[in-house]
Amino acid sequence: MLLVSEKAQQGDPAQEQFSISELSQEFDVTTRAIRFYEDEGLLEPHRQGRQRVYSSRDRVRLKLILRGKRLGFSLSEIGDIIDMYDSEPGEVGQLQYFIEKISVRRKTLKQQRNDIEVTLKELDGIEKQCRKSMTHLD
Amino acid sequence: MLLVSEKAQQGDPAQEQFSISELSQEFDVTTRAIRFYEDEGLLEPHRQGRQRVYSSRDRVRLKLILRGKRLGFSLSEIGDIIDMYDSEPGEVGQLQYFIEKISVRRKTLKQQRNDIEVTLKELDGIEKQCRKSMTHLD
DNA sequence: ATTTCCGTTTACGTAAACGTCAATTAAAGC
DNA sequence: GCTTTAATTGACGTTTACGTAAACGGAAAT
Repeated sequence: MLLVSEKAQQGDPAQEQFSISELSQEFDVTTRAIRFYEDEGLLEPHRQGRQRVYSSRDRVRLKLILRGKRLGFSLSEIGDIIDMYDSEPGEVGQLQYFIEKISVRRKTLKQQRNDIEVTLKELDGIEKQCRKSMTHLD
Repeated sequence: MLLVSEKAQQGDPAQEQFSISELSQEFDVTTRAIRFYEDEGLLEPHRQGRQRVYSSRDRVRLKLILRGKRLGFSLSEIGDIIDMYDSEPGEVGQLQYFIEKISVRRKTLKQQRNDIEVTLKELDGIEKQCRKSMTHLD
């Protein structure tokens, strides 16, 4: 169909436009999922006729979505997070509320980070036991 | 009903037996959820008649389940993880396979940790921008 | 011209992780 | 003995995050 990238190379840094299948391949996510994120209001690509055309800003948003998923957030939570990234600075009251939201998010992330540290240490212990058992049985 | 802890205090360190409601309250999770984890094979409390009695080992498992949830793992993944904790050292082949599983898990966790670090830094940046805007509008 | 790709829309299906009754049981307090 | 309270089982409902199939549109290749 050759709509977006007439001769664009893989990961061309200057590329500004992306088709849905390009993003799908680059990030290993189905087109169905990408369209679903749009339904949920997380993406709004331009249209060229009926077809979706993604800007590099859209691409960044998709990255953020996938990162959020890796951290176990729901799509609506991810929506909240992404909104933080490109919201216009409004009134002071809003900013205050906003900073509180950031603090809440930070708290969750730090809790997760702590959970990870604990788990990693436990895995170390388990692996050591494993290796011990192996030398005994060897 | 006074089945398990006739006079046990909140968080009694010597407590060895727990009722479902005690665990429910301590970890702020519904009894429905706890029973569901049992249906899924993540817990197997003893019975006193038809009622469930949880040992401190069960309680630890529940803790692990909830930690896994905070990290966004599915219950079946959590099952795999928990199995790592109290599996008997078997044959060398199994141990080898087991160590690979640990390595996979570690990889996921480190990816998550990295995602968290990046996100935390981004939040720092956003908050700074926020505070800047506030002083301007002040 | 027709087949072949993509891409789109619409719609129904599904797995996971519980929530929410309803009916029953059994122990506790009075 | 009766009532209240906690726990159990069973069944159906719900939300989230897509998968999957169907039917159609347009550009591209033969």
